[in-house]
Amino acid sequence: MARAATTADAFNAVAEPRRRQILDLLAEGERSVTDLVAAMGIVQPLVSKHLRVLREVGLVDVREVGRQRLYRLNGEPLRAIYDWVRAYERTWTRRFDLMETVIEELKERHDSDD
Amino acid sequence: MARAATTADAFNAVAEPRRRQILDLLAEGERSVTDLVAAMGIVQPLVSKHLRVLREVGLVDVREVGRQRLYRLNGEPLRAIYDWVRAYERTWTRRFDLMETVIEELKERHDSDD
DNA sequence: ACAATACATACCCATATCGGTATGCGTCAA
DNA sequence: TTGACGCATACCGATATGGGTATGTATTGT
Repeated sequence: MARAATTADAFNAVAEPRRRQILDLLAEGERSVTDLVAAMGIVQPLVSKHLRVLREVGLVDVREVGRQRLYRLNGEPLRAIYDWVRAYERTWTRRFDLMETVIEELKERHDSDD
Repeated sequence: MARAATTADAFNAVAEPRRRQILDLLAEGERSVTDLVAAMGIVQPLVSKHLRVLREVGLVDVREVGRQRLYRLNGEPLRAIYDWVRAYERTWTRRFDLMETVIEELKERHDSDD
């Protein structure tokens, strides 16, 4: 077995910087593949492949217009990530760090006796 | 080149379910490796490897006590993820979906004429 | 009908992943 | 001192990734 498939969930899909870039671009509005290719610095097949991953986890929707494919953002799957990280919010506040430090010092003062 | 290294940033580190599980366990407090091994269903070397990744992106800190390594959570690197996803918050609200739909309908009504 | 355009897909390559087993090393206990 | 324990690291294997090039397919324009 290798790493979990990137198509598995939003966490994996979003771990790739290029895919985050695509989502950021799409956040401004619907765009065609060629549009995205122009905006990013990579070749079209690569963009298409990243779009496929995003499609498979439901982060983007497609609409066919003539020979164009217009991609649109669907942020809903990001909610899972948001909910998970949000639980850690208190963790990176200054207050939390200080509290931890104090606890730590108390613990060490308790364990050792010089 | 293959996929971006998992040690590259918090996004990659957290894409792995097992590593999220470790963080969740550590959120309850400091734990030794053996402790984590017992709590998760995998062998010790695997836990150690995941811990290494988490260490390298700064998501955990270690403390040596005798022959034990006590790991502690450091949520700070999660902040980057939080900030990124949070920008999309409006995206998965009901209101945003409705708004998009309306815009979409207006656009189609404007383009075609049946 | 034919060429051009817009994408998706098929391959190929190099790499790094996760899982597991074997091993090394420092610390503690007898 | 010797053995057990706690953990990290070295390997190995299978797999899937991201990058790229070549190619196929549908739609549009001439």
